[in-house]
Amino acid sequence: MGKRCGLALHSLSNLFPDNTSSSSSSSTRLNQNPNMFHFPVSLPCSRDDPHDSGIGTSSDENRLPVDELDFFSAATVNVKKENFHADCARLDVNTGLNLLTANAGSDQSTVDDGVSSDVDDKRVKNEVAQLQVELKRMNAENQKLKDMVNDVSNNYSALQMHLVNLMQQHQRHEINEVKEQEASLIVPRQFMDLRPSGIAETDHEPSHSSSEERTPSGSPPNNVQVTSPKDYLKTKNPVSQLDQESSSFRDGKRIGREESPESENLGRNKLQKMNPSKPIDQATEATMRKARVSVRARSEAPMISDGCQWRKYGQKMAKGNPCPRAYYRCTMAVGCPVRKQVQRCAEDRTILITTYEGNHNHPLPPAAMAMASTTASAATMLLSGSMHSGDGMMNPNLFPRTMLPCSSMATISASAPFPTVTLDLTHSPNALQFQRPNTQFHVPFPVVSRYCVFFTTTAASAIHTG
DNA sequence: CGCCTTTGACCTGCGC
DNA sequence: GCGCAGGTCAAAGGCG
Ligand SMILES: [Zn+2]
Repeated sequence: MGKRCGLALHSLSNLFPDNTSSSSSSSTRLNQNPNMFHFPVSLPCSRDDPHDSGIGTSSDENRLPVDELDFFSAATVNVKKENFHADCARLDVNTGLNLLTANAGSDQSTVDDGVSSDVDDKRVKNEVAQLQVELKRMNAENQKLKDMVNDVSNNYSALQMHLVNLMQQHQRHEINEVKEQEASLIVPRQFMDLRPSGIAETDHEPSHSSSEERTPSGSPPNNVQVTSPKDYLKTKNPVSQLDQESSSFRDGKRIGREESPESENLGRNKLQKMNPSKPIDQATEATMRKARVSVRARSEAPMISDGCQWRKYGQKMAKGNPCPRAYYRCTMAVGCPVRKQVQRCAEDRTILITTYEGNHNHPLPPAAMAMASTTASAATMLLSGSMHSGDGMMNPNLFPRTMLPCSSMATISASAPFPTVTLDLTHSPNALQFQRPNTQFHVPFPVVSRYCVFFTTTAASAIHTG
């Protein structure tokens, strides 16, 4: 209990360095808690750590609303400040809270020289008891506040997800207009959804990516929203609207490999046959699923925790790299299509390369918003770049220009079978941490600045957890 | 008991 | 057609 309170005071002293007596002990413990150092980056470290410091990092990370740092940090700071002042007003004894029993007892005994040691002991015990009661009460308050912050965080994350999706839809609308014009020129050259047909597909438009997850081979190609009868029968779990937009997953079971609708997610990533007669937004979404975001970060941990829950489903030795590549899929929701690959860099084993693919089809905890937003934004941007360049390749000039202010290195690989954005966070992570609040409140409507925001938050998240 | 990891087998696309 | 490489599945076992 004393630990909790002490840590709470640390966070306060960290925020309000005008603390008087407890400052020394605060500073010492500050070093013991590495998370506190990250406070400017991730609010919930200070919010939850006083409670969860002994629970483990995983639970902490799952709750870290890295993405909405500024929003919540402001709120939480105010709350804690109020508590702090209130406590000071009521209990000036509390300034020595984290020092408590040992110091109090020793001071008393040395000064009074044992004349009334029993009385002093009783008094000390009473004080301790009072402090313990007070601690309990404060813990309860902390818990309440924590719950409140969690609620707000969840609401915020849900809203942000919604916003991201709206933005993507809006952008897709614009893209579709262009695509329709292009498609009108392309359609005569391809018919029907003959998936096995030889593609001879050029690098032209990722929009030719497969959308067969909703229209398996042989299904009528002209339906926008309705799944084919075959697909409908295979679908066991009703998917949300988001899911229908972004997920080709069924129930996680492969029904038939030759027509497995999910296998196109990663397994058929080179299969870019596209039915031009299919709805363009479907093609866009399929393309976005294939867009990858690769994050390079230095980490001794086997995997950076990005706030999501992952389940490992495979591991392979990749050619040219002595380190195995691990495959994970998101398990936060049934049928979430998001997958990631984790592999150490062959040249520098301390660098962890995490590649994300797909968009989550479920609400995310705040800590997961950064990476999820990054993935979604990258997919959108890649698509946008392909549209603007018109040849399926991302315009490489767009991205570096937007990313450099965020002091991370981002590159786009157009030569890969699928568009990939690589974020290199191995150079100046700290700069990212302190730039993030500035970019956090960028007005998101310009696409460029939105990317900057999302990638910056991702960088901070990866650094924090890595 | 449920969830997770491990790991060999399998599938698919691609190059020769 | 064959082999290779990437990706995925699913049974078996471990763990809390
Ligand atoms: Zn997910």
